[in-house]
Amino acid sequence: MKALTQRSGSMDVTIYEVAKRAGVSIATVSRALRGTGPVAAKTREKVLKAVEELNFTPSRLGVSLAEGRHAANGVVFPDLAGPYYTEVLLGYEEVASELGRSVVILSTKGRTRVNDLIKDLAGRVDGLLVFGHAAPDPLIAELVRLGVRLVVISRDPLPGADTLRSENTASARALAEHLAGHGYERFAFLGAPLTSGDDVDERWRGVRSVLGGAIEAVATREYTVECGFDAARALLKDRRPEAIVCSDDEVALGALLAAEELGLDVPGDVAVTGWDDIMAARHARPALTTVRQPMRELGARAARALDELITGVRDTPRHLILTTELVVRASCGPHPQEVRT
Amino acid sequence: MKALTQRSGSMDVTIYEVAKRAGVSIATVSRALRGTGPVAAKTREKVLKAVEELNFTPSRLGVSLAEGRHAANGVVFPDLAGPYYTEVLLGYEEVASELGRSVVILSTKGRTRVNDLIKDLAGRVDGLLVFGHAAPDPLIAELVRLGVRLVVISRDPLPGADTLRSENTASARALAEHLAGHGYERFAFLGAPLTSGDDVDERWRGVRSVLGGAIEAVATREYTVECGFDAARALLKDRRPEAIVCSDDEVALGALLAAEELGLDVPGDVAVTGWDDIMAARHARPALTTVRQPMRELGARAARALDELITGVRDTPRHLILTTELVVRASCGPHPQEVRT
DNA sequence: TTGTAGGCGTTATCAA
DNA sequence: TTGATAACGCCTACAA
Repeated sequence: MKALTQRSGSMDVTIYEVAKRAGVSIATVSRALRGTGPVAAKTREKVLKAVEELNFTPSRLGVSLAEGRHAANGVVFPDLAGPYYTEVLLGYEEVASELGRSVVILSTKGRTRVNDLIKDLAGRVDGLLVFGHAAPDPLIAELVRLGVRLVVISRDPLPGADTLRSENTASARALAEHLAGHGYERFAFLGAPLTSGDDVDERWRGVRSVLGGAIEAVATREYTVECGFDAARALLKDRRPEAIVCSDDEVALGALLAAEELGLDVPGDVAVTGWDDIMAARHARPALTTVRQPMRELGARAARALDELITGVRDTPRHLILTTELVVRASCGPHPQEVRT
Repeated sequence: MKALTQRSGSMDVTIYEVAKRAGVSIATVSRALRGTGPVAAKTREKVLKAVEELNFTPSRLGVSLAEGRHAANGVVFPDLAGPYYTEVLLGYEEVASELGRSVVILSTKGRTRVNDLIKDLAGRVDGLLVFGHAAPDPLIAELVRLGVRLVVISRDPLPGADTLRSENTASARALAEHLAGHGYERFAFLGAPLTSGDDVDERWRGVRSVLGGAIEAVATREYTVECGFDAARALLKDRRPEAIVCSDDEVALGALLAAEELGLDVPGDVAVTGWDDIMAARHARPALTTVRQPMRELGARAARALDELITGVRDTPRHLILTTELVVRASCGPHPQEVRT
């Protein structure tokens, strides 16, 4: 039974009314509208006229049910806060829309029954883009088992799904070597990995592989400005490293604030670096040395990969890694031979 | 006909298979699952067991078609870039999810056939949240006429839809008076309104009502860092106002960059203010004086308002205005008697 | 307490 | 070139 208080959007007129008005059958209306079969020119005219007069739009629900597809994708992320997820989502939405798919979003942070939410989402789309942290591994495995088309972003490859990430290890080494070139000898990695196998974990491993025992891991509760601030303040009060390598730009911004509060000069008293190259990184003072990752492209690629999986153009999972770029700015110290952005 | 290459997510098993396995009718399965009618304890057990074994999840499409509702809302924004839309969206999604509604997003910037995209979206949701700039007025009117539940954000009231915005005029006056208190006499408003009746327009009017002829309007192509930078550079080269009031924080960040490039000190040579209080505003140097608007709450309220419209709890449009807060930081000049954030 | 059957709005097959 | 009609997957009034 249809609840009249909850009509589905603008749709009230059905294909039957159009058919009646045009004096044809619903099959003919459907054909005329989709161009999916022969329709006499004259008949088509009548149909289009009726459609126009009644302001008919085929019900998405009806179409989807009949076609067996939603023409929609889902995106699952931990939190939309912060520029990283936004940028990726933006790149994703643009391509998805171009491919004729709507984008349904779901944020999991602070939610109870995350698994149910994600499964529900899976039921209303043709495929899912999941950010590494947003869904627990067992759930991912279950989704794979259920045959959900899946692209997972920012984590190490897993069976049955596409994965997609930016390069981390090599960039982390490059960053570490750059800092070592400044002559620093006592480092801290602020925002120690909270999960193994994710982006931050790779960054940490890369940095450590170069700096070895000279760098210590300092955890933050989350990768946010606030948490970065708290942890950095405690760290700087207790033992001041010469350089703080942060898990990402937001944590680094927190570190800058902490240094300021303690009256420390960056990079004079302590160098700070970030990761991602978000907008605020360029505007911070000192501007943040960071590693730029192609966030929008990450999203765009994810959309295309998911499309391939859904349309069946490809059925073997693929694991892609996009390249990044070291962006040297003021926060890591004077370094005349490098180009500044 | 169902296209097997495009199964809808994880759903393959139907209520019929569950019914057969449990040895009952589909009606009983439905009742047992939704608790919508009497079911013997023993029967329920059998059903739940079958559901478990088959890993059954009711098809969203089937449910929606039968219920006559999508259990989803749409959000239309010009562009997800920049923190403003993100924050609002975040607040919106949280509440929508709490209310059991999915969120389908649509970005219109740079898209052709925007009207078609929006209408299509309207067809797959129970109601729409639209940001002021994202949809042309005639389309809004048409949606209202079609009976689409609508909440429009950041624009002046219009008939047939809820509108929701932050307070602009009074805050703009307060900001203008604050700046006048600094003793400045030659002002520019960077990011002149591109549309009438939107947030920026209100800000401009508010500021001008205090400063009168002392402030000139300077247009930017868009409200972005890049455009703010370009316009500010031209402005500062040509005739240097004592204070630049910007349409929003991003434009203001661009102005800061322009001043830096020209070797001008902010606020020594020129004062700069923004609007919104995005994250980067606090981290910029000098930190931006701005007007904070409750972006997340804006989204949260929009979600509740739309829910009321959809469920029919309320059917007369309502127009809400949320309060804002002047945030004085360093970029407007030394001002000892104010509290800094 | 349970089952039958009609309806939700399309698409597409098949016969005319 | 067109029209009946069977899916698609679920919900629920009504009868049993």
